[in-house]
Amino acid sequence: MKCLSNQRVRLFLRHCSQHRSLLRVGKELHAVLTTSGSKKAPRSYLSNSLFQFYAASGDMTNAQKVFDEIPLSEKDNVDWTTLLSSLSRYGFLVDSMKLFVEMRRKRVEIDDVAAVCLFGVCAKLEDLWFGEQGHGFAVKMGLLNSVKVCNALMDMYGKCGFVGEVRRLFEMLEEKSVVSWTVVLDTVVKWEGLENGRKVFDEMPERNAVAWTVMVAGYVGAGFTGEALELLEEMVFKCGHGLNFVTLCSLLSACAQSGNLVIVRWVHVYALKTGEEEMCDHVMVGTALVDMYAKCGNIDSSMKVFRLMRRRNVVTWNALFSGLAMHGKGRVVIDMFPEMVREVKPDDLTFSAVLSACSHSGLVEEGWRCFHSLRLYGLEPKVDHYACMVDLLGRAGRIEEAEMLMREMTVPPNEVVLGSLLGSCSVHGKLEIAERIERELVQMSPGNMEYQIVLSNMYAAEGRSDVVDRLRGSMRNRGIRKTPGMSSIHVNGSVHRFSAGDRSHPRTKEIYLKLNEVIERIRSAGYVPHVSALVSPSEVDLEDKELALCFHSEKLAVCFGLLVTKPRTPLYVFKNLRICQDCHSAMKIVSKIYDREIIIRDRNRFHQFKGGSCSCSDHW
DNA sequence: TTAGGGTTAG
Repeated sequence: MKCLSNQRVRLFLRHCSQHRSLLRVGKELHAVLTTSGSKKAPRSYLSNSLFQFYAASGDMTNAQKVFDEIPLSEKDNVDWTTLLSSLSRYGFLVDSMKLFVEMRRKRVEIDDVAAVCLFGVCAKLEDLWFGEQGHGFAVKMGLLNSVKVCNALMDMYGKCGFVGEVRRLFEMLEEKSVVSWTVVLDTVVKWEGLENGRKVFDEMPERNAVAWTVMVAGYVGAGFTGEALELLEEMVFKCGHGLNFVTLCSLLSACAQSGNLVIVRWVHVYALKTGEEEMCDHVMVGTALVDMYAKCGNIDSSMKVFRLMRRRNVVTWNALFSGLAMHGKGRVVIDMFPEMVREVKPDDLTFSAVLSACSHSGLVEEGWRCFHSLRLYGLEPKVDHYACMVDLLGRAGRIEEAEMLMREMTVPPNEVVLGSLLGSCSVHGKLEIAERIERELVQMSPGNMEYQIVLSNMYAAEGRSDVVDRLRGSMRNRGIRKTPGMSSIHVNGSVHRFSAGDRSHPRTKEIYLKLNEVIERIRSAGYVPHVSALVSPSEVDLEDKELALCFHSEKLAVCFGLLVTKPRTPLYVFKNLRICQDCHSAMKIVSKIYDREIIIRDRNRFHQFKGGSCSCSDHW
C-alpha cells in the first residue's frame, strides 16, 4: 500500500467503478485502507474517493455510509449533488427526495444540476406536488434560465399528464433544444394521441434517435404496423440512426403491448445483420425479450431466452414469473422459486407475480404458503399482495375466507381488492356478500357503473327480474361508463381491429356470413349461449341477448381469422378486456370443430384453446 | 454531479 499515492488510489477506484468485474477489487481496497489506517493521508480525501467509487458503481448503501462519515465542512455541493443523482439513477427515488430536503435544510447550494436531478425524481415518481414546490423554488432562484432545468421541469409535468403546462413552458423557452422538442413530442404522443404527436414530429427542426424512437414506439404500441415499419426504415437506413439498447427495449416493450410480431422479427433481423450480439446480451434487452415473448403468446421462446441469458436480475425473474402466470403455469413458478432465491433477492413484485400465478392455476395452499413467507425475505404484505390472495381464494370459491382476509388488512381495501371479490361472488353466486361489496365499491367510485352491472347480472341469474329492471333503468338514466371491448388479430403482418357489432371492416359481409356458419356449427355441437353473463344495459332486451353475444369483438376477430388463413394456422387474438364466459365456452368448441389453435390474450392472461379445452382450465 | 426514448405486477 505504501507505494499508492492518494491520487493513485482515487484513479484506481475510478477505474474500478467503471468495470463491473473490478467492483470487488475496489471494495477490497476499501477494506485495506480502513485497516491500514493510512495516517499520512488526509482521511476526507480518501473518503471522498471511496464515496465517488461507491456512488458511480451503484452501491448506494456504502456510498451513503461513506458520505455520512465525511465531515459536513469537507463536503461541497458537488458531493451532495453526486449523491442526489446516484440515488435517483439507481432507483432510490424517495431517498433522493429526502436528501434534497436535507440539502435545503443544511443550506447546501442548489445549482442547475441539482434542480435537474430533483425534477427527474419527481417525474419518475409522478409527484406533482413536490415538483410544483421545486418549480416555485427554481423560479425564485433564477434556475429556469437553464434550458436543461426547463426541459427536466417540462418532462416532470409531462409525466404527470399536464400537457398544457408543458406547452406553456415550451413556448416561453427562448432557445429550444432538440431535447425540449422531444419532451413535447413524448408528452403529446402519450396524452394527446399519435396524430397530434405526428404533427409535433413533423414540425421538429431537428430530430435525433430519441425523437425517432418515441414516434416509432408510439406507432408500434398502438398497432399501426405499416406506419411503424415505414418510419423505422427511414430512421435506420435514410437517417443512419443505429438502434441502441434503449431503442431496442422501447421497441420490444411496444411490441409486447400490442402483440406485434412483425416488428419483433424486423428488430431481430436487424440485430443479426448488424452483429449486435452484445446488445442482445444486455440484461434489460434480454428482460424485454422475455417479457415480449410471453406477452405475445410464446411462453416457450420466453423461457428459452431466459435460459440463454448470461446475466439476470430480479426484474428478469419477475418478467418470467408474470409471463408464466399469464399462461397459467403456476406449478412451474412454484417449482422455480427456490432457484430464483438462490440467484436474486425477491421483491414485492416477485410476490405479486407468484401469487397471481397461483391464482391463475388454482393453487390455494401454495399461495397461502407464499403469502406467509413474505416476511422471511424482509418484505411486508402490501395491498397488492392482499389483492392477489383475495383473488386466489375468491376464484377458488372460498369467498368467506377471502372476505375475512380482506377485513384483516392493516390498510383499507382498495378498488382492486373489492372489485376482485365482487367478481368472485358473481362467479360463485354469492349474492348477499356481493350486495355488501357493491355498496362499498359504489361509495368508493360513484361514477363507475361496472359494479352495478355485475350485481344486476347476478340478480338476473337468480331470476329477480323486478330488481334487474329497477337497477338497469337507473343505469340507463345515468348513462353507462364502460370501456368498449376491442379485439385485434394479426394476419400476414397487418392488424385488424374489431369492436362489438363492428361493421366497418372491408370484408364485413363475409365475416358475418362466417359468423352465422360458426354459430350454427357450434350450436349443433352443444354450445348454449351464456345469456345470464350479460353485461351491459344496452343489451337488456332478452331477445337481443343472444344476438349481442354473437357480435362480441373476439368472435368477429376469430371469424375473420378463420376466413383468411390456411386451415390449422393458429389464430392470435388480443382483447383489451377480460374475455366473457360465453366467448370462452364458444371458443373451446370452435377450436375443436375447426381444428384450430386459438390463442386469446385478454386483460389478465392467455387462453390457449385447443381440441375443445382451454389452457386456463377455467381458472380465470 | 446534469435534461429526452428503456425491462417486472394490478
